[in-house]
Amino acid sequence: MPMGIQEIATVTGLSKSTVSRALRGMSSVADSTIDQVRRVADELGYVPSSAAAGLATGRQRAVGVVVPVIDRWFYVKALGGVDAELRRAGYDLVLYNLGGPGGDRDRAFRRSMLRHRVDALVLLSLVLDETERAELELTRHPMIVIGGPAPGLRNVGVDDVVVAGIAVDHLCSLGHRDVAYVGGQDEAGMNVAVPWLRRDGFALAMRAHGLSVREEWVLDGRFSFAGGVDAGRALFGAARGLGAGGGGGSGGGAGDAVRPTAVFCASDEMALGVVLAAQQAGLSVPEDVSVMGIDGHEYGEVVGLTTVSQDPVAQGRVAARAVLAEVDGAVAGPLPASPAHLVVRATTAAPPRAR
Amino acid sequence: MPMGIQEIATVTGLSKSTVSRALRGMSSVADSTIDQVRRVADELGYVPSSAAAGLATGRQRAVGVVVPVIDRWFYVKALGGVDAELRRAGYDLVLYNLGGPGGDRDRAFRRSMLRHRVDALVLLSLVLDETERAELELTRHPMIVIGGPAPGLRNVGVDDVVVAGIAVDHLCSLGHRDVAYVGGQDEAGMNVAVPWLRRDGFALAMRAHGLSVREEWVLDGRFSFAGGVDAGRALFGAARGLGAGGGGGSGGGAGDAVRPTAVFCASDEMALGVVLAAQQAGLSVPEDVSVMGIDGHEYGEVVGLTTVSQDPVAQGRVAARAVLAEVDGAVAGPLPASPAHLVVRATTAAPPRAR
DNA sequence: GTGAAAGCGCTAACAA
DNA sequence: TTGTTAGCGCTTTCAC
Repeated sequence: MPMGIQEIATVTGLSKSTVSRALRGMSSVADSTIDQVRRVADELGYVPSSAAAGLATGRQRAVGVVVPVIDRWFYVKALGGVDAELRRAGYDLVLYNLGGPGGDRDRAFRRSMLRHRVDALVLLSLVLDETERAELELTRHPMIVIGGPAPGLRNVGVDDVVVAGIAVDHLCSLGHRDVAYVGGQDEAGMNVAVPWLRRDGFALAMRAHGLSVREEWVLDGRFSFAGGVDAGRALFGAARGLGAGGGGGSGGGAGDAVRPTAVFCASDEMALGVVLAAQQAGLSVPEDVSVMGIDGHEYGEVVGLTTVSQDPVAQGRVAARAVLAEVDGAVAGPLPASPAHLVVRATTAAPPRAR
Repeated sequence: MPMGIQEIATVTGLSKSTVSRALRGMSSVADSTIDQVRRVADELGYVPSSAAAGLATGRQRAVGVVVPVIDRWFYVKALGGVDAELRRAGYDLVLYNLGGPGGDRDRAFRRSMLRHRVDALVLLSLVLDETERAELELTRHPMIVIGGPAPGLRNVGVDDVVVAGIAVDHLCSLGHRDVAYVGGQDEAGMNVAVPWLRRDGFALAMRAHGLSVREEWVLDGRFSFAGGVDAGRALFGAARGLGAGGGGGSGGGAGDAVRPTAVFCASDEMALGVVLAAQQAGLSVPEDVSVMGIDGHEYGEVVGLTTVSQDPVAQGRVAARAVLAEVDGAVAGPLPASPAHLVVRATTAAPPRAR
């Protein structure tokens, strides 16, 4: 009991083609016919088959989104943006999660993404190797990358070098000269360009300010909150407690060693971790040490974290619109860099006088 | 230049049917033939069409996951679990994001999910109304709900009443009698059962301990970090700073009014917010006030938050396996409640003596 | 172990 | 404005 367009053709006494046209509301069909067809379709509980439509048209009305891992703030937000735009356009979203280092990236590529199930691909922060690019090119689908330039592919995202520069400028304008950097490869271990670009931007900007980067102050925060805490501890010494409002200033710990007056983190999640570690080490932020991040994470807003904020949701929307346009035959022009701006809140201030 | 099974049939001199069989590795095909076909397919850069296969078989090898919103810890984790299991089985995942209150829930339902694009549906924490259920039933797809029982549908998830009870028991065993509750409807405003179940569980457990629930201590934390902060401020008084390690005890603020000795939050994200608010109000956790949550959020682990932890990833996997089995003709038996267990960390302790 | 033929449910010329 | 006729690319009886 398949229940297809045919049944409703029989019931209405129309032909399959007319029913098909009516269902899609094509203008060449009499309004009365459209109404009738729609009514009958409803009564019959007709459910269209995207597979059949896709086969016939060659269009699946779906786009694939490839993420290295899902449980990162940026990916979730960007995914939301892509989704919103696709829904507006009546497209479905097929999620391809490479699932981190254990995820068997190769198989994921071959097995599904190539199956003509989607009309276009949005890649989140992925740098593909030659083989992967070649395989994807096979499908001739429009493709775009969000976050981090990918050789040979269009991309939308902030200019990470510039963003890092904005952060360093802010810190320097406050008078900081001893600034540490917490970044590192994404924990998932996927091949992502962003971390490196931000580190380069940091080093570049520091140099531009006539400052040097101290090797021991460039730490790996694994782009996660926990990683940020670890990095902060390495910087400020061990934990002291819950970071609550407790006793006076001179807590113990290794924090007495020479330490930076500011820490620039390549993501807000890491910055949050560094703030926590600082507090746990008995340091006040920003009195003893300034901390800032990149992103515009909601938690940072609540906590008062200074950051260079970007809008991944908007980036997702832009990317989706771009590939959709390309699917519709538009030529693929380059996209402008997405905006990012300094948001000064409560975790940055001038460095302490007494050193 | 379509590049289909036909081309490779021509090249190999075999028939379409044999090629089809070979490509799927069916046992009725000579091994040598399989090898040959696979090789030629590779050389030709053959890409199968899931639409065509789907049309012919009636199976799309894809399952849909419906989420109220994506950017919540639980949904992201559960989605990851579902995805992992689907990938294992060679299924694709189609994401249907209802997109919160503004998301035009109805249209989203009709327009896409019903299109036979998927073989089954996993609903995250959604309570459907009659109409929605009826529409979905139309497709005759296996369906399952993760998180929160849904009338008429199978579900996987913790027993929220029990979970709340575990939390209350822990607090009471420490000697707390004045415990507040922070919960509330999910910010997204979707119709979700979990918040209510947890509140009921809280009230029930309190009563079981002979304690009463004070109306003014039942707050709405919107299931978010920011909401938790707001609730905490309502409980403890206004903010005082960054929550850093600063000065002595007697900060100002409304915190002098009578306040609970413990706060039970229906999610870790809210609990984190409450902890922050407490610290900002000059209170020490857990010396002045105990705080605990539900979930097992990574941030909570780092911060030392006591919680009743659950495993949404595992729940996602279970759900995926269940629908997949049903797709394969298994009978849909009820699933056992998912495990949850108390994790005592550093945010709960006996209530302060002096009141 | 392989081939021939008949669809799966829909869309798209081309006519009428 | 509507109907006719072919497919879209694959799977699947049923023969061989």
